[in-house]
Amino acid sequence: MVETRPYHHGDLRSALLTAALEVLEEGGVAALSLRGTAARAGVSHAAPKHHFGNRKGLVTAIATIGYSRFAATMAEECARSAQNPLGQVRAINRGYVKFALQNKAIFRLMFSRDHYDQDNLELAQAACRAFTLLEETSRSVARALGVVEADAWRDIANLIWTTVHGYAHLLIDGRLVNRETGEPEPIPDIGRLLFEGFSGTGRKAG
Amino acid sequence: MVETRPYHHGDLRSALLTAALEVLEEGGVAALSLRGTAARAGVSHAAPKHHFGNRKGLVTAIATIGYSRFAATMAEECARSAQNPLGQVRAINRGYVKFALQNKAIFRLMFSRDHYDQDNLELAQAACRAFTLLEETSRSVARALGVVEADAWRDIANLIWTTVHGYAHLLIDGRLVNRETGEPEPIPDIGRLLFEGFSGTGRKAG
DNA sequence: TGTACATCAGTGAACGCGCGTTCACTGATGTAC
DNA sequence: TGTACATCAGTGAACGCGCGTTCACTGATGTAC
Repeated sequence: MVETRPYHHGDLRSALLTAALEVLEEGGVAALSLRGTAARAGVSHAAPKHHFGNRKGLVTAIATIGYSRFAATMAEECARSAQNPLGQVRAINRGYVKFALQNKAIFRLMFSRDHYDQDNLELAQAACRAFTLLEETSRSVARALGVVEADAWRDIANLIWTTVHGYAHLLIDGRLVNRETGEPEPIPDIGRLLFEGFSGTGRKAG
Repeated sequence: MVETRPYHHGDLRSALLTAALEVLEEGGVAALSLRGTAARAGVSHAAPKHHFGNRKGLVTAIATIGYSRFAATMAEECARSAQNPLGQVRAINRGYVKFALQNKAIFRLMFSRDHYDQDNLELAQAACRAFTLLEETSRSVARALGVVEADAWRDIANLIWTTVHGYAHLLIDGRLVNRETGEPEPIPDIGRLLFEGFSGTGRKAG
C-alpha cells in the first residue's frame, strides 16, 4: 500500500509562497525563480504558472507578504510601547529595523521596485498600511512639538523614515558595526533629537 | 583595403569596464554578465576572463570604480562649499545624493556586498577614502558642538550617514516624491537639526 | 641589427546548466439537469 | 441519485535562450642574447 500524494495539492499557492520565501532568504532575489520555487515545494516546474502567471507575479506576491508583515511588526511594537509621540517614534524604529534584520532579502526586495509590479492593488494596500503608521506618528510628533504649518509633519516623516531606513539598510549590509566591539551601532534616536536637540542626548558637555 | 582592428585591443580592461557600467545602468546587476560586457565592448566573450577572472572579479572592479567616483563627488562638493562644519555636512549630503542619483545601479551595487569581493584591497581603499570624508566632517561637527566624549563623533557620523543613505536609497527607488507636486522631497537638513534643533528649522511656531 | 623564444591577450568552438515559457495531456472537482 | 460535461490544477516533455567556464588555438609583443 503506497502512500500516494493526491493529484491536487489543495493549497499550492501558500506552499509555493512559503517555498519562495525560503529560496529568497537563502539566495537573494537572483536565486528566486519559478522553477526553483516549484522544486522546493515538490511540485512540477510548470505548476506556479497557474498561480502567479510569471516570475514577476511571484515576486509581486512575495513583496505583498513582505509589506503585510512589515506593517504588522511595526504595529506590534507600537502597541506595546508608551503611547506618546516619542515612544511611538522609537517603536516604529524598532519595528522597522527588527523586520529588516529578520527578513533581509525580502526587505531588500520590497525596496527594489523594478523587481515587482508596483501597480498591483493588494501590494499597494499592504504598503499603504505600513506607511500610514509612520504618517500618523509623524503627525502626533508635529502636534507635540507645537508645529503650526499643516504639512510640517511631512518633514518629520521624511526625517524619521530616511534615518531608520538608512540605518536598517546599512545594518543588513554589514555596515555600522563597531570595529572594536563587533557590536552594531545603536539606532539613532531621532525622536529624542527632535524633542530635545542634540544637547539633550547626554553626549554634550554640561 | 579593409580597415582591420588589431588583434590586441590595447586598453581592453578600461573598455570592458566602460561597457560593464553601461550594461549595469541599463539593466541593473542582474543584467551584468561577462558575456554581455564582452559583446558590448565588441570583443569575444572569453576575453574578459583574462582581466577579471570571473564574474565576481568584474563586479568587484565595478564597485571599486563606484567608490572612487563616490568619494570624488563628495570631495568636490566639500571643496566648493563653506568651510565650516554645517557647510561641510550639507556638502557631504549633496555629494552623496548626487552620486546616487546619477549612478543608481552602481550605488545599489556598492551597498549589496554579497555581489562582490569585499576583501579586495583596492576596493577597500576606495571605500575608505569615501567614508573618511564623512568621519572628518563628523569630528569637526562634534568639536563645533562642544562635545567632550572622545567617541561622540561616531554618533554624529552614524546619524548623518543613516539619514543621507536612507534618503538617497529611498529616492532612487522612486519614494519621497511629493504626490501633489511630483517633486522629490528635499534632503533632510540633519546638519541644521544638529546645530539648531528642530525649532531652528523655521517650521516651529513662534 | 637580427633571431629565437617566452609570454601575453584575444579567439571561437564546445560543454553543461538553469531558466521562462509553451503545449498537449490527465486527474480531480464541481455543477447543471 | 445519477450522469454528462465544463472547468480547474498539476504534469512532463520540449523549445530556445543566455550564462560561466574550459580549451586548444593564434596573433602580437617584448626580451635575451
